[in-house]
Amino acid sequence: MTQSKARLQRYLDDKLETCRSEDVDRRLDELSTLEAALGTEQVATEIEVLSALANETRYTLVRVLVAAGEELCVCELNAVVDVTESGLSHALSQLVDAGLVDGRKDGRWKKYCATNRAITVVTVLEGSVSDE
Amino acid sequence: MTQSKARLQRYLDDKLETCRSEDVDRRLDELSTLEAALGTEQVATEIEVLSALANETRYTLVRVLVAAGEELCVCELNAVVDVTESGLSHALSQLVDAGLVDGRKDGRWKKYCATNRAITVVTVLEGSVSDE
DNA sequence: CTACCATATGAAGATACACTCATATAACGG
DNA sequence: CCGTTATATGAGTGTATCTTCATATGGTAG
Repeated sequence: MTQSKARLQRYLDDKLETCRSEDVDRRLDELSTLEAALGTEQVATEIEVLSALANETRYTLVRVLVAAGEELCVCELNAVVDVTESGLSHALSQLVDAGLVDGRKDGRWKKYCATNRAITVVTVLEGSVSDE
Repeated sequence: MTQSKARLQRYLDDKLETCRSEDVDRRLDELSTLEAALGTEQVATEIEVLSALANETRYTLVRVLVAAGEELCVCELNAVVDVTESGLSHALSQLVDAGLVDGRKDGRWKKYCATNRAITVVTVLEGSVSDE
């Protein structure tokens, strides 16, 4: 920590002509402001969303639900991923926790649909990856 | 697999009035079409992007770079995350691989900036999580 | 050159995750 | 009720992931 402060000082020395100790502290302040711009809690939620999507099984489920544009039964979703029914259930409940899908019971069947959050994120991600 | 096909048949039986074996096969086809809508390779890239972001250290780096709106030196980034220099370096190279940041050497310093992909994804994610 | 500094890379240990199996709950059908 | 079916939950296990230490590379200043 002290080490890296010295390095930052040398860097600012290099960049600005003259650099005082205050300049280093000011820069450290600016950086921590950038970091704190978003609340800790919101960042935690965002990482939960990203973690839920960062897995082939779960990402496939979300993509299919978004593409379907309607709710699908668990027994239908079972056909698109390659895990046991138990694994599918675990995957879906993690997606519910992350606010990416909603579940609804219908008699003995259970149906899931993509939330707006899922639609937005998946759409943007697909767009951002395809154009390059 | 045979098990779940039988279950799907019962489900469609329930939903439609009458359900023949062809209906089940047709539904399986529709589902696999939804799944295959995006190429395997693109999905792999998308999951790589999500995995790169789904980690507190790396997500913080990206958020700071996006918020900064300019390139930052490694020695500056070192001030915003709580890992060793080595860990920081690993994190940055994973972000480069995922196309989320670009690195540029400047004398003995190395500077990184957020890519458009990073800006888009982070912005949308923040928006989608904040409004609820 | 030589010594130092900034950053990157490889390997290794600790930790977290994604599965599966076993079991629980809840809804129907007889 | 009782068996069967649909889905969920908990525990356990193999594997991946994160972080660090040790070391490499490439730049700069004497």
